[in-house]
Amino acid sequence: MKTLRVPEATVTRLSIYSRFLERLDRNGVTTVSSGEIAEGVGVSPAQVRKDLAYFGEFGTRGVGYNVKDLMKYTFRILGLDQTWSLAIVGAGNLGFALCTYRGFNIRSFYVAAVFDNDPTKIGKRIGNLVVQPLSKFPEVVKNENIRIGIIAVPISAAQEVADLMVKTGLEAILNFAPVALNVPDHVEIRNVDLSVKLEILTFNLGFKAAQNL
Amino acid sequence: MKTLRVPEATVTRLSIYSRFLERLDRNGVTTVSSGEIAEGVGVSPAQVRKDLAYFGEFGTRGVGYNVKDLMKYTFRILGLDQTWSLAIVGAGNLGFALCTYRGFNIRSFYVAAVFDNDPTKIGKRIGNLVVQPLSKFPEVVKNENIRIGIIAVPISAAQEVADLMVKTGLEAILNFAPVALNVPDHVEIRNVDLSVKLEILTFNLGFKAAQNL
DNA sequence: GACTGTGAAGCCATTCACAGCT
DNA sequence: AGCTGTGAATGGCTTCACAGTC
Repeated sequence: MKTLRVPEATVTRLSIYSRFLERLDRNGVTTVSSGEIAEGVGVSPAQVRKDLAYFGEFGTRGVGYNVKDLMKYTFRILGLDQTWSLAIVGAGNLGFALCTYRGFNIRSFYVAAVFDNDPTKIGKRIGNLVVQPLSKFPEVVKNENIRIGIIAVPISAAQEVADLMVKTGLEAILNFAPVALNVPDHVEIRNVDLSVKLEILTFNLGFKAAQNL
Repeated sequence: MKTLRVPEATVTRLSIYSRFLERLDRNGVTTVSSGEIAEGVGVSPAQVRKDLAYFGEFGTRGVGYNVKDLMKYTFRILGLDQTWSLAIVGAGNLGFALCTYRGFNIRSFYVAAVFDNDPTKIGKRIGNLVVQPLSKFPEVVKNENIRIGIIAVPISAAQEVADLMVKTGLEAILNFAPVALNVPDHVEIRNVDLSVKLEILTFNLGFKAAQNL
């Protein structure tokens, strides 16, 4: 088992495979081939095998993969065999949606706290959470053992929130504000930009039209 | 000007550049170099120049780029010099957040209608929209000139909604359900998976820990 | 016969480095 | 002197193709 650099694209697909495997498992499927996984998630069979090969040999030649086992392996690889407490900063519509997003809640993630600085939002209930003032952030992070923060504030406040997260000792940040944030190298950060993909679509619609001239 | 195949990564970055340029422009900056753009969005200067080179020569040697002009070019390239009407299907928390998401509304996108099949949601107001039954979908799409659909329903309903969108003649789909959807080649589709990036973070946190053994 | 695991080949994107302008 | 535009070099991801195994 070689544990060299794993391409981020591989990790992305692994996350997708794991969700597909969950579905197969729920449907009672016990064995699956790389071709079936490929078909189910829209990549090539060789890609599936290469991706898995970064982490070990999970299949049986001539047979395929055991769904339950492979699912467990992918979960362990992705760190989903434990529960991660999340802190969301920003209790606007996006923050609200994220708090109640089932995709986070069922798959090993647990929103432990929501914060905002807006007095009209502090104290508001979201599910079984109460929006807390940012001043409580360090305390809650410590008590709830939070290692990952989610930024769901407007651009203008994003860097400030990131700084607070770094200072408080968070190890990873998921940023929904459409700006590049500055954080030290030891903090993992990824951006989710809700309009980039939309603009890829409009680019392609325009491009297609141009090619039909 | 060569208009060969443009890598999707280039389009993604173009979208990010364009937002950065908007910000510079609002701050009154008139000229910018590839190095400054690179710094601002977190890529290399050569990357910025290469990306722009796919579409033409926009800069002045020895000087840099005119912010306003480059902003306009990137907008036109991305198809943002027109307004795109969007139809959102799914009026849960995510659909709600998307309806009111400013990132969509200000940058050339306009949510023209929201749909749901749940009788408890139909008729509900979201901003100045009213949730409509799916049966109205074809009619509204036609009347409002909608070309892009957004899927914000649970996995179980996603393919069905995609089929409806295809049948109704939509040209592009942004899918927030974490499944691979089947659509014909002439329909552009992209997925936004809110938990993939989170799982990249947990993967990396686990990986780092493993490397410190 | 079927399917995995993997070196090799192919391909695509990024980086380099410098010529060309201003 | 400074910065763009770009061919060439590099690096890395994906696909191919087949040996290995059940």
